[in-house]
Amino acid sequence: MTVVTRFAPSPTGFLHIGGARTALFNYLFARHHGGKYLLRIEDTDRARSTREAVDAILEGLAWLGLSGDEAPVFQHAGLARHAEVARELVAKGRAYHCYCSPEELETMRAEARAKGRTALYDGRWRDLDPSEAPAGIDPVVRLKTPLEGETVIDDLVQGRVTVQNSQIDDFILLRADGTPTYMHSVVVDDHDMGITHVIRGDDHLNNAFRQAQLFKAMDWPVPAFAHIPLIHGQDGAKLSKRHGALGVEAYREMGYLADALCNYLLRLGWGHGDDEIIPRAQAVEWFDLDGVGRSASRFDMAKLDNLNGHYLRETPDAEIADLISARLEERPDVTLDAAARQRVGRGLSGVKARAKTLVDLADGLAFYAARRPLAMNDKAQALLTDEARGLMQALASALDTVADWTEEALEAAVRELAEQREVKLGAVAQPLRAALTGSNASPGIFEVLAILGREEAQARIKDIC
RNA sequence: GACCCCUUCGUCUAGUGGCCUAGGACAACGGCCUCUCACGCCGUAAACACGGGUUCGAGUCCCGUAGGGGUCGCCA
Repeated sequence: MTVVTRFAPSPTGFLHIGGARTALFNYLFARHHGGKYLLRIEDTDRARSTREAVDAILEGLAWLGLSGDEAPVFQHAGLARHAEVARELVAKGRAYHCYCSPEELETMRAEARAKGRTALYDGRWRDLDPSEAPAGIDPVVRLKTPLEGETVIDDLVQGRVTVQNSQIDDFILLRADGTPTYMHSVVVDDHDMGITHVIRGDDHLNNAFRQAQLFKAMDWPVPAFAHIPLIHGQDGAKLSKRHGALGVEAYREMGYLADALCNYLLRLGWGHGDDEIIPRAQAVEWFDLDGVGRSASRFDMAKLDNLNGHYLRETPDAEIADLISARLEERPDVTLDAAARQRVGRGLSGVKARAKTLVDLADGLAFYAARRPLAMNDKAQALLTDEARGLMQALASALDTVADWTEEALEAAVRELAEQREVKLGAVAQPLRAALTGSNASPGIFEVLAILGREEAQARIKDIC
């Protein structure tokens, strides 16, 4: 049997972090087993679905490298087929019309709750004859689920889960307006698309029992289910916008790399021994559902940062340069002319080790392309004492005598000055750093000096004298 | 409330009855390196929710308790 998985988001908002992980697991599982990974947009709720959300989700997936193997299926397009299946069920006596009004159902639920029972539909129209139907009311179609016995799901993550059929009510297949509900569309589409493995968040675990009943009612094979635990926020509560439930594009904006985010998401709820750094190809080779844990996990930005720093260092400079030039150009203090661009390019590897995100990288690199005179941060300002300025004047003269403007020669010249003045290297290096970068923290100062070039470096030194 | 699920360091996890004196990673802390900040390296602290069983032996199996989560829509 060829494995077919699907990621099926509803387009009511951006692709959030939990959805991204669900997509990743579906993708990885399909790839690992040499199967297919499909996308389906669950837009049966036309009122809440938007074109913008569809675009945001598709773009987010593309960024993460998780686009489907085929064009996405839009559930809304299957309306006629969904209705047809429901009619077939009614014809077979496995579904029926229910004429309850929403108000009537509300009353029923309130009463059930008051008695301490689950607020399930009580099946009052299950055995009534259509001739008893009230006039002028459009009925919904409900599935006739078994009254006795139990439904068992052998979940690939959660294990064997059993629920009494008395806990499963006759849920709605078709609304009064004839449109299918999510519960119904999912089953029909999963069947029609040949889905063999349904991998989704465990908030759907309870739905699986209902859906299994619907598959059985149609005499369709029930796919394998794998309900993966949800992701919680840093405080253990449900993910909210405050801590992590942002769209993936927000992470992109914050300077995270797609590879890093995927690696992080992969390790959230899944493990392979002590392995932490797992590139895509390795993940495809290793991933399987038996490695997925059963408890919810918390989203931890600090670990994401660490992973991102790692991937940043692994990514070739040329690729990174493309990623940050737009960020650099947006800065008001920067002019990205050819010379500046070249300096940024040469300085890249030196700043990489200091950055966790592309934002950090752009910040750390900006001084190479900044216009003079440089803005000084407080600590840099504090380094520029009168004494330090005197040293810088002397240094400017000393640098005039350096024939080859190379890192080695510059280091020798600076060290020599420090020795002459009988001060520690830091006493010269720190004010120099302030003058050259406007900051108290930067890559090695000789590297900075070399990359800036004689003219620019001397000008920056003289600016502060 | 009913039903379902979960519970190993602060966090992500390894662990599938003896290999566990519970391992790794992030974070924290200390140190080395050093012109700063990082990177890197070395080290420290830190967990089997609780109570009963089963067993020669339990983090691992069973029951209960507590805590957490999810679901109970003509939403998905």
